[in-house]
Amino acid sequence: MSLGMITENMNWGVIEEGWRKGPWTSEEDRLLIEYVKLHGEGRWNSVARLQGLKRNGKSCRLRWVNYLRPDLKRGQITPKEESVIIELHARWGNRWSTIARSLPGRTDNEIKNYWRTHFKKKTKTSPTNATKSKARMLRRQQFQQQQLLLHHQQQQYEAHMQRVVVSNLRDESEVPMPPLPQHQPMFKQQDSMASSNNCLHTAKNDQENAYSSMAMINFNDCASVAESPSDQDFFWDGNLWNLDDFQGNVSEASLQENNNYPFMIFNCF
DNA sequence: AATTTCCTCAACCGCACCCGG
DNA sequence: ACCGGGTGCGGTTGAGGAAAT
Repeated sequence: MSLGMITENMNWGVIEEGWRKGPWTSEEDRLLIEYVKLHGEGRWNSVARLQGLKRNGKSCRLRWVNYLRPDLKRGQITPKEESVIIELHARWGNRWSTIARSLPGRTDNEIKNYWRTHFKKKTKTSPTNATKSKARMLRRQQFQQQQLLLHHQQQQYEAHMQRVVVSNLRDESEVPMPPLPQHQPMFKQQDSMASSNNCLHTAKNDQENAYSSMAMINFNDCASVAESPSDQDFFWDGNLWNLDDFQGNVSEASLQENNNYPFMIFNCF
């Protein structure tokens, strides 16, 4: 017996202001499929009027998009899909619909649920929201200060390189090399959208904590990975970081193949 | 075997954006 | 410029089943 049949038998589904809520019955599914066949996707608020379905437009759209669409892929997320999810989450954060576009047949809801189930199990033991937001604010302040410092160091570096070029034109004499700018959490611009936002750390991120910010951590800069309070912790950027916080959020594909700068991309929550 | 805890996922909610009037 | 309807998105909830005790 399907869930649909069970719910029909139990007369499930609350009626509120004329709209039914709760699990869909097979009859409701049939009516919705018929509607899409006749009128196509969209204009979901017309479904009730044209098809006699006591569901509001949002509910109809959701049911179609997440369950009835014929191109949906059923079954377990494959390891390959999982790696794509991890990689794209490292890039996009919680932009589930964006991630879903790269996984044909999978819905944003499905990916969101999968992520929460498999990669967010540790939230119960994580700090309170207040603690987290305070930590985020501190990191943000540090980030801004460091951006200023980075800008300054880069200017110094560029000035130095200009001097090197000029001096090379004259002779091969040594010009002292200033240190490369380091200790900067570099917000990577991955594509046009990230570029348009300048970085992935958006205002929405600040307000809702919805998106994770992305940082590339140079492990050469980690003061003490081994001697830190726990094996999972390390110091970086003046903060104690716990690798548990990044559980599942480290993208192997994001490891940078560079001996001098062994960066890892993390999502910072 | 009974009870509790954990996991999964469909569905809902609130908010933001877009677009036409 | 403003308003309202339609739509899309991300966060959250809660029922049901599975696993653990």
